[in-house]
Amino acid sequence: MDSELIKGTLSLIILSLLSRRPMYGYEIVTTVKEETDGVFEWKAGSLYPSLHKLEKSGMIRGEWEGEPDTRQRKYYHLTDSGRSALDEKEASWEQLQRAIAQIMENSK
Amino acid sequence: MDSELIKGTLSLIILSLLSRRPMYGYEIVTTVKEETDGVFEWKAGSLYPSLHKLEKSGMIRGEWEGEPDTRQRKYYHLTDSGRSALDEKEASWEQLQRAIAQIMENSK
DNA sequence: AACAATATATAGAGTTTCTATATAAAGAAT
DNA sequence: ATTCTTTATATAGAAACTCTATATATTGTT
Repeated sequence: MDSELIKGTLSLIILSLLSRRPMYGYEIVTTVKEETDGVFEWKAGSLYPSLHKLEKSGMIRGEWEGEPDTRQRKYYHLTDSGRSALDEKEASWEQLQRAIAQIMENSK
Repeated sequence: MDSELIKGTLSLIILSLLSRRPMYGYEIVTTVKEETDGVFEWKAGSLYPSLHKLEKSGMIRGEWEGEPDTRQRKYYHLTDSGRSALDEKEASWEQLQRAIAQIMENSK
């Protein structure tokens, strides 16, 4: 997969996943790989910094969860602000697709 | 427009435009802005380095052209190697769109 | 007991794109 | 004629995003 084109889609996908339910980092990586048939195969070193950045900007909130004496995982929750950001990013993604489709259509 | 999402699409679009006919840099900027209704509004400082990079990698070839005593412009031509790269980038773009559509669909 | 998989984290590097700046030619306006 | 705007190319430096490499610790499997 052309890695250039992938840039910028990470946060869109993270927010989309967290709109389903809170998830922890490792779960996000495996879910994305599975649902995209391996098109996205994020490494931990790509995901965690991105999660921290989204948390800093207030779009998601991480909380250590898990019953006592079981493994603790940091679950990320989508905030109201994150919900709005997701809506905007989805609209931008639509716009971007249309713009590129237009160029490619005119090149035929 | 969410500038994060734009990243990686520049070379795809440049190659697509040059598959129509040779064009010079300034012409590329104005054409893209017009055909995308302003979604892409590239600055010269973004385009020219990208053109130089594509030329270095052999995908395009720049040549100063223009009748004597008229303004000289550097026209970029798509090479055979650039034609192949364009085909691959278009395929990657399709794949990327499908992957993201799948995630967003599963989030509904 | 050893190994593989799960789980999170950060430092540093590499790429891509942006802002700012510079230069110069051509056309329009006064 | 001179000034201003548009056209046209170029580079330096900064900013942003993602990757590789590395570290640590827990849990499950053989």
